[in-house]
Formats: sequence, C-alpha cells, structure tokens
Amino acid sequence: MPNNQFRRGELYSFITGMASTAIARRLQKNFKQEGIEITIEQWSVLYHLWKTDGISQQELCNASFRDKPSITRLVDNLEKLKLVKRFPSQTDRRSNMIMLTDAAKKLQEKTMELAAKTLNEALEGVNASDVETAKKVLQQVYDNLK
Amino acid sequence: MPNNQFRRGELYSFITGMASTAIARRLQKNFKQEGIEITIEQWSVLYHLWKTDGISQQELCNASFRDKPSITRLVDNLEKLKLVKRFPSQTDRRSNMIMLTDAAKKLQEKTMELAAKTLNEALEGVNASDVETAKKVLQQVYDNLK
DNA sequence: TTTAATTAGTTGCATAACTAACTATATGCC
DNA sequence: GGCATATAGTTAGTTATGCAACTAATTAAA
Repeated sequence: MPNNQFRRGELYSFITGMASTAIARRLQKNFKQEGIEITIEQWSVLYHLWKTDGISQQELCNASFRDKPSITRLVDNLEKLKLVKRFPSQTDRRSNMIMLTDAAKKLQEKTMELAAKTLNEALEGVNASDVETAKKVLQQVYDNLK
Repeated sequence: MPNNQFRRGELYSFITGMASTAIARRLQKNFKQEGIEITIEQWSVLYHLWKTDGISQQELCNASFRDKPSITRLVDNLEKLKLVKRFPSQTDRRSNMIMLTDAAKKLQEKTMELAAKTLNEALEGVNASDVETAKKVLQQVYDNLK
C-alpha cells in the first residue's frame, strides 16, 4: 500500500497547482505595476538565457520544461518584442543560437528583484524550514514524473 | 528583512510551477491511457460539480480559481461533450445552474482513482510528513496571494 | 555511398488563460 | 418609481500549451 495515499478531497489544489498559479498571477501583476510588459512565460525563457546566452531552442526546451512548438512560438514572440534574436548555429545548420538583445539584458536585474519580491509575498508568514521542505518535495515530484 | 528571502537561482521551479505542470501532464496521460478523453481543466470543473451539482458559473469560478470567461468556455466545451447542461436559475435570471449529465456522473469514480494514482506516482519516495508540510506551505501561499 | 533513422525546428489544430468590453438582470439609494 | 451601481454571463483579441504532422539537416547502418 502506498505510503502517501491521498484521502479524496485533499488532492485538488495539489493537482491543479493553485499555489503556483497564484504566484504566476502575482508576478505578472508586479511586472505590470513596474511597466514591464512581458509574460511570465517569456520571462522564464529569458531567465535561462541570462544564465547562458546563445543556447539552442532544444536546450531551452529542456531547461524550461516545454516542448518544441512552445519554444518556437515563445522565441517568435520574444523576437517580435526585440528581446532575442535567432542566429544560425555555425556547427549545425538545423540549429539556432538564441541571443539576448541589450534590451533584454536590461530587464534582468529588475525582473529578478520582482520575482524575489513576489516569492516573499507568497511566503509571508511561512516558516523557513517548511519552505525548504516544500522545495524538496516539489523537486522530488518533478524528478518522479519528468 | 523578510524571513524567506530567496537566493537567486532557487526560485525558478517554484515560480514556474514545474511540479504541478508535471503532475497535470501525468494525470492527462493517465486519463488517456484509460480512454478518458477530457482535459485536466474540464476534470477540475467536474470535480466541483461532483461535490455540489447544480452550482452557478460564478460559484465554479470561485471554487476553481478561474475567471468568468474561462468558466464560460469550459462549460461550453463540457456541454459540447454532453457532460454538463446549463439550466436557467429559478431565482435569478442572470444565472445558470450547471448540472451534470449521467455520462459525467459515471466519470467520477474512475477519474478520482486515477488522480489518486497520479499523486502516488508523484510522491513516490517522499516522506509522508514532508508531504503534509508541503501541502501546508502551498495552502499558505495560496491564501497569501489569492 | 546510399539509405534509414534521428534530431532541430516549424506549422496547424484544439483547448485554455487573461484582459477588456459588452449585454442583461438585480439591487441600492434618492 | 427611477437612476446608479453591482453582478452573472458572454464575446473578442492575444498569448500559451499539447499533439500530430511536417521539412531540413545530421548521423548511423547496410
């Protein structure tokens, strides 16, 4: 018998991800309040490029846990916003290098600040060691299912 | 200074909800494997109707943490699938009562089973008391931001 | 070396989300 | 009663996701 059998009625918010939905909405709101007009999904792509600029779309797929069509279109939209640019890879003609523009580089500091602020709003009044436990559990869930 | 200041680089999966995305994808896959052709979002609406049949769209909004247009279209699609039916409220002519069909009632047991199974897959190897802690944290996050 | 299989990326279709604007009904206030 | 405001639901436009089918380039195998 499984260790963590859920009682019925307890599973809804876990499955539907109401907490992370709430975090995403709040972050979006905090972006807007500061005049930053990108979506959370676009931000999450920029996030990986800030760590490593010039990676391929496939690498963005792996890093951001999205499929290829999603990345194609996110990169399309980021390109329209002049936040990234596709360059053909020198070594593999199937592959694109996605490069940040200066405008995108300028977004890093402020948006990371807002992300940290949003998380602090989210975790107001939550015991720090419980947060660590929750992070560990969510990481394990991800590893179990990915 | 906030108690739970996140160090940069730690926040990504928390904000983007990678764990709950993974859970939703797995549940969708488990539905499909059993020949159940509804989306997780549709299931989450049915979930509330199984608890209380005949509630209004507005009540579905509150319960499922969605806005009105989202519920309008989810109910549209559920109606197309002949899983629910709109009835005009007797007391308020602006309002609809959303009623389950027999076909939808038949889906309850199997899909709840699959949801529990999916969560057990997700939480494989996770300490039960850590799961309780995680649930508590996520609930607090939701309450902080909703 | 020519063919088969894999990989990178794109496109099309269906579903869903958010915002804003809209209609219709109900409620509150004078 | 009559007008302002609030509430229930719908519609339109943009962005995003998942899946399947597709092109082009690369790698592996016969």
